[in-house]
Amino acid sequence: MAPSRRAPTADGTARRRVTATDVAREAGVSQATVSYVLNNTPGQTIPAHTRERVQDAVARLGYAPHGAARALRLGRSDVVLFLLPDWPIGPAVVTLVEGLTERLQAQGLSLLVRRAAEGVALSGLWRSVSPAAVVSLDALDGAELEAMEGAGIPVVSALVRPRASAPGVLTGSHTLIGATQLQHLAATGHRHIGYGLPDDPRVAVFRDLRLDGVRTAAFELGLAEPSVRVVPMSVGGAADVVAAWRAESPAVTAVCAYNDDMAFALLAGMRTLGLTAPTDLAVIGVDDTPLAPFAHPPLTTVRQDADAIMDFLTAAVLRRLAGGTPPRPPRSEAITLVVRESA
Amino acid sequence: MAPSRRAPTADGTARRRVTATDVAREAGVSQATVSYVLNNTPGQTIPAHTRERVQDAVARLGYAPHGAARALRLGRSDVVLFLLPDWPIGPAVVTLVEGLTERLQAQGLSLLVRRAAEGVALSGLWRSVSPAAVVSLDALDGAELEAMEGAGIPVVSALVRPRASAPGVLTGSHTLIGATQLQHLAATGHRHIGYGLPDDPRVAVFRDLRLDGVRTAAFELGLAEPSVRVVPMSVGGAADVVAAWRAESPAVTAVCAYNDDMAFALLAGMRTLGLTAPTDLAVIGVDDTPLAPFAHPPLTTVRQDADAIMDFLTAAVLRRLAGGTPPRPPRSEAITLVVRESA
DNA sequence: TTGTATGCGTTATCAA
DNA sequence: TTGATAACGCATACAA
Repeated sequence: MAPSRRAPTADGTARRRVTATDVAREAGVSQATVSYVLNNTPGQTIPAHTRERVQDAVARLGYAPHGAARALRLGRSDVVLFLLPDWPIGPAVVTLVEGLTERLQAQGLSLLVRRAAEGVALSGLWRSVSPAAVVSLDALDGAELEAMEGAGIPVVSALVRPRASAPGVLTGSHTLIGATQLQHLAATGHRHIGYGLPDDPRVAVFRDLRLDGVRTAAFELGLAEPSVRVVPMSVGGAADVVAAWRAESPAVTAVCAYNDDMAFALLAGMRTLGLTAPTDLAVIGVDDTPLAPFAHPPLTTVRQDADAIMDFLTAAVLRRLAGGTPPRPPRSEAITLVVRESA
Repeated sequence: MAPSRRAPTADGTARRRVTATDVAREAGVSQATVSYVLNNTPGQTIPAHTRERVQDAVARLGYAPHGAARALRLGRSDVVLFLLPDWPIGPAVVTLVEGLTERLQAQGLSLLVRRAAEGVALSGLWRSVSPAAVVSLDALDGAELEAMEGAGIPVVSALVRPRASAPGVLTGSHTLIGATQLQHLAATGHRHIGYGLPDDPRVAVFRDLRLDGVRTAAFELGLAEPSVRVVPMSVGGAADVVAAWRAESPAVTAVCAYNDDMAFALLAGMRTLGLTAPTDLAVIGVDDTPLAPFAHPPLTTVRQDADAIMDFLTAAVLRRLAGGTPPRPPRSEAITLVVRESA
């Protein structure tokens, strides 16, 4: 009955943790040797015989290194922290998490995702997790970023804000997204175009960026300034906005929705008005949600190639970890227009 | 030029970490005192004067405790590990993550999410993170679970499999979901009912559980065995299945979709056939996706109350952390029928 | 009331 | 080739 600091479990047992010292004793070697074997320490030649004995003992005892101790000693863990902002999390972000998890896992790194809680900053977290690197979807506070880099933690940002074009920062192509939307509508003959603004203040960055792209493209094509309206995420609310657009003179004949979800709302609102896309009003979304092909009519949308982003992010993390400089972000981040029937 | 182990940052700087000892020196007290102040150590009375000096120094130096060192000393971190299985992650899981993050944050705990990569087990992770607790969406390997509990780490499972009704395990109400779907269809006069099976093998557990609920309910109501078909997630594929259901004799007049996404596919398939719900074929989903109200026609579906689940999970974690036994799971986990127009 | 000293489990330096 | 041993940064039992 070995005494223990740990809280007893439900069934009353309370095992002590298996340490490298236990393994050493079991294998009849010193604890240092265990470490050498387990880490393949360069410059240390271990005879096959010893190596085997150690590995047997490890297996027998079910030993696994203590991450905290390792992190304390090494100054970093094998965790990559993925900081998710306050925003609503859509399928695109989920895909990103899935892809990054797999890619980093292949490199022996564990992606741990932390979502920012409403309003609260994640500032302290990195100090307590000692991650090998941090990937952030949002812009980080300048001082915070400096502190992290100062502590030797590479920060890679998949960012979106136009200003920050620092190395290791993927400046999003949201303006390009907006431009692509508008260009498609213009190419299909529309002259008076609306822009549907989201209600949620948390996505203000994207909203502004995308709208900016739309505006600029409209200007370049010699079109009128787009008619901007906030679109509520309800059938009735969306219908009202649609009606308002159509009542303008000249009437709006096509709208860029902030994203596919909004496009769905718009389409639903139109139906209650007896209207159909694209004849009465063309609608184009952003994201290419899995549900987009099932919209009525099937949704025309703009997609951002997730693979390109994930590859860049992974490469950036790896390069920084190896002490190098981050790769250049992909030029235009593979924005593709997916033409279906709604526009 | 202080030497440092750390990799130099991009700009060549390489600061040493600020430790509690640094704070102590700055404040002119001992490191122990710093610790006392920062942790409000019970049984230690610190005069306001000293306390202030320490806190000033902390602020001035920007000190934050080193998580790894803390975890090593305490045996546990303030991280709660949320293990996400291999399955496709939908809006429901996202909501769960958001809710748990906030609730735990309010208790000073950080929820870190780890998605299982394709096929690879997450077995080792807990050993290296030293979490205060683990929340798992999936069933854990028995040995693994025992090891974690043995190490004093409470494991709370939001489970779904019927067998495991152990304490701290939330046995899902998937059969109830299926039953609710069928009961609604029966109540609206349908006698010959279809069940749409998902293609993805990863969701087999839910699939079987929900189908089981449908079957049982059908039996209890004296209806014929439901006609089960795999529904591909494409307009054409879904259309084929719809046609097949209608070609049966007696024809299927209503279907339970595995989830809302599938319901969208089915609805889209029907449209290509010139069919509309619920007249030609009633369709009911599961999840109440944000997009469900925007379906054509608006989707009737079954919703699982996320709040109840999150509350239970949070309570379970906290109770176990306090050394107590987990609360009893909510009896029926608040399944609600959301009637719109598709069924 | 505060300070000293110890150990948590590792890795890495050095001597054997 | 291997084995003592010293940090890593913190919390706490104990001494002052």
